[in-house]
Amino acid sequence: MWQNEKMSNITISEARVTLGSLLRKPYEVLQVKVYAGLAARGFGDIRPAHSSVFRYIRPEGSRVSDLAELADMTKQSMAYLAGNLADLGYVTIAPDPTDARAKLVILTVRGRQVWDALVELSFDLEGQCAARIGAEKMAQLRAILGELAAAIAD
Amino acid sequence: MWQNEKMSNITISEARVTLGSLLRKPYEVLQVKVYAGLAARGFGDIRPAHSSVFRYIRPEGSRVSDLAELADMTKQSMAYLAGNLADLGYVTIAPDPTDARAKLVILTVRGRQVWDALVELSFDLEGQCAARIGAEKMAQLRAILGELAAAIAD
DNA sequence: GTATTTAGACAGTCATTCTGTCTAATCATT
DNA sequence: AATGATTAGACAGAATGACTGTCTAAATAC
Repeated sequence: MWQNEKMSNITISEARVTLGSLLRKPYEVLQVKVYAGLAARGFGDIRPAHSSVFRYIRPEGSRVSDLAELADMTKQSMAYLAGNLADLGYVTIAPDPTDARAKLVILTVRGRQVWDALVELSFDLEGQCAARIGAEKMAQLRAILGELAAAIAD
Repeated sequence: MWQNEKMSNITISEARVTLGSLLRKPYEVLQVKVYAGLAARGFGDIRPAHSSVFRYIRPEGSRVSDLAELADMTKQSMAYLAGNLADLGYVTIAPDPTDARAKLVILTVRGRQVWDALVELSFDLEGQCAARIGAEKMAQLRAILGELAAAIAD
């Protein structure tokens, strides 16, 4: 027993590829390509974890607490990432003039270059995908994914 | 300067939501729901990292090396996960009769229950999504994501 | 003006990956 | 059959990225 036999309603070999896998695989490929592109542009010290900062940071600077909330992580974890990026020269951490408790995380010129590169890489990669599967399907994909995100966020 | 001003061709506020984000958001929601469902069924000690094992393990058992290759990680990392699952009682690690160097990771009955729960949770969650966005769109989404994965995997 | 909340720092922990090195077993080639 | 190369996995150590808990100082609410 055990080999390919039905242990429950579905055998392992019959298992259908999950929606999660279908979402995960292209996402992971894109992520690898984005960070490879960043490295190729001289930003090899930017790691995926830093994307939580670049994804949500505002042009005038953002507070650690706000970034943490947007990224759905603790303030401590976000402070670690921001401090890390500050050590690497991509952001500066300055006191918030409107609240003496708070500190603003602000992109340096080099940080802004990373931000621009991220936008460009994402745009180019999506273009490459669209070129292969067709612009119409890409538009459909975007539309459906948007609906899915809205539908699933209870 | 700096506030909402054009520092490059695109300002931060103009940035379009990336394809990566569109893929990531529903994936993360699904993942949270799957692991919450697993916890609700009494498997609260299964963590997302363990999915690399459950995703690729074969019914007759799989070698650490094979799992590592499928999951695209080092043998050491996979051995850590397998050892972890063995400690938790979800797999046993037995010598491979066909190769004295190798060891087989084999699901226990309880491990198989987790596997079944993962299949069921994925199925149910997809059904819930389909109920909200429509079965036709879900079918389109599956089809396009499959094409995308094939197109992007250089 | 006191009490509560908020922002962040500091310390410690844990999980998940990695590299590097090692042994033992297998495979390939002479 | 002996040798050399490869493969499977173990062990040790480290880095990363997240957590909890506790603390101070500042801001806000009553």
